[in-house]
Order: sequence, then structure tokens, then C-alpha cells
Amino acid sequence: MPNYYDDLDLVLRALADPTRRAVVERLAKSPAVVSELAAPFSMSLPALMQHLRVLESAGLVTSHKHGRVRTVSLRPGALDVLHLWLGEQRTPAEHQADRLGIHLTRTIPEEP
Amino acid sequence: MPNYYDDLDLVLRALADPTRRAVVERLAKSPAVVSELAAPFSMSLPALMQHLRVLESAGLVTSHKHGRVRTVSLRPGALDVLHLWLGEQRTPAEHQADRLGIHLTRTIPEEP
DNA sequence: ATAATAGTTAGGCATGCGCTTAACTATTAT
DNA sequence: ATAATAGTTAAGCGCATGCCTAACTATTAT
Repeated sequence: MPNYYDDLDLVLRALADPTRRAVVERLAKSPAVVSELAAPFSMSLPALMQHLRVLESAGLVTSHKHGRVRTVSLRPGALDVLHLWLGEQRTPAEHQADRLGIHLTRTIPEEP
Repeated sequence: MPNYYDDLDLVLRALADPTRRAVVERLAKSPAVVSELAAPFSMSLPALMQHLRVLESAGLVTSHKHGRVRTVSLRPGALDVLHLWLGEQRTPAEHQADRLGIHLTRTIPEEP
């Protein structure tokens, strides 16, 4: 029985890889077939399949096989956990800015 | 000169670890000193230092040393890249739901 | 029936990652 | 001056991750 933190962990781990992120981005447009997803990458099919498995067991993606072709889709709301967590990690300064309707300007201080 | 994708990659990689996430969560409350950050974990100080270094080079965290004590803070807006990316990965269905003000109900279909 | 297509399984390899211990530096307290 | 505190550096170890090739299954096309 996976909880909030486990879900988040799976999602974040899944998204930590550029290939998998690219797949998610592709699927955000529309569902796609495995070979279609593999095409843009210079990587073997099995390698991409592994990425798909990671995405699927993170709950980011669903897939269904019709005949010999598997169609993969982005799971609506799959990224909600992340969105939720993100909302909680705002600094006090940002919360205050929210209340005031201010958009913070950030400067990245260089180490001296 | 790091671009959007590199930033995102660093941020997501950094957040893919539970320890680092816990540190971020702690720092969202208020800045803290290294030993203070290390305390909750059953892990050597050097191990935690490495995590801090990852967080820092992902731009999630800043730190300054006064005397022998280093204070670490969450960088305001550091999570913006992620928030931004997240916004782009909404499915067409979700976009439509947004327009209609509908909150989608999700069911996770089990594989037969 | 044969061949081509779409995906899958298995095994192996290199590299990265999270962690440890040991030894060291720099600052502050006694 | 000595000792305690706060953090740092370096080296090494084991396991996870991302990738590959080779061989295989199942479906569709000829």
C-alpha cells in the first residue's frame, strides 16, 4: 500500500532521467505507440522499453496492447503528487509574496 | 552557460533522493546550520555534506559560512523551473478540464 | 505457409551514486 | 595553550542504473 512519499519518490526518480522526461513530453501531446516513442532516440528498443517500464510503475503512464502494438498514454493527474509537493516547498518569503501579489526577483549571488 | 533543460535536469536529479527532499522540506521552514540539518538522519556527516553539495550545485540551496558554522537556506524561486515544466506537461484532457473548471476523477486501471 | 513487423526477455557490462571510515583544517571555548 | 566543536577532504566499497546484444514470442502481411 504505497503512500504519498513513496509515490512522490517513484515519480521524481522516473523524471530524473532526460530520456524519460522526453517521453513524458511527447505523450503530453498525445498517446503514442512504442516504436513511435523510440524513434527519436539513438538507443536500442529494449533500452527504451526499460524507461517505459519505469514510467509505468511510477504511475506516470499507462499502456494497452492491441494485437502486437502497444499504445502508451500519459496518465492524467499523474503529476499531481509532484505539483502538490511543490506547493508545500515554498519559502516563507514566497508565501508572503503570494499574499502581497509580488513577483520576486531573484539574483544568484556568486561565491566571493 | 546552463540552459533550461540542464537546470531542470539538475533540479530533478537532486530531488530524486529522499534525503535531499527531506533537507529541502526542512529548509522550506527556515534556514539551518549543517549539523542541524544532519541531526535527523542516521548517516555520517560527510554523507550529508555530499547531499548538500548536490542541492547547492542544482541551485536549490545557498550557504554561507560565518566562522566555523555554515548556514544553508532554500533559494527562493529555485523550484520555479520545475513548476514551469510541470505546467507544460498537462494532457490535452487536463487543459480542457481547466477550461471547464472540472476536477478530473482518476481511476487506476489494473492490468488484467 | 513464409516472411516481416512489434515488442519482449535475458544476460552482461560500465558507470554513477550513496554511503562509510579515517584523517585533516579552522574556529571557538576553557 | 589545550581541547572541543563544526565542517571538510580523500579514498574506497557495493549496489543500482542505463545501456547493449542476442535470442525469442506473437501478430499481421504476402
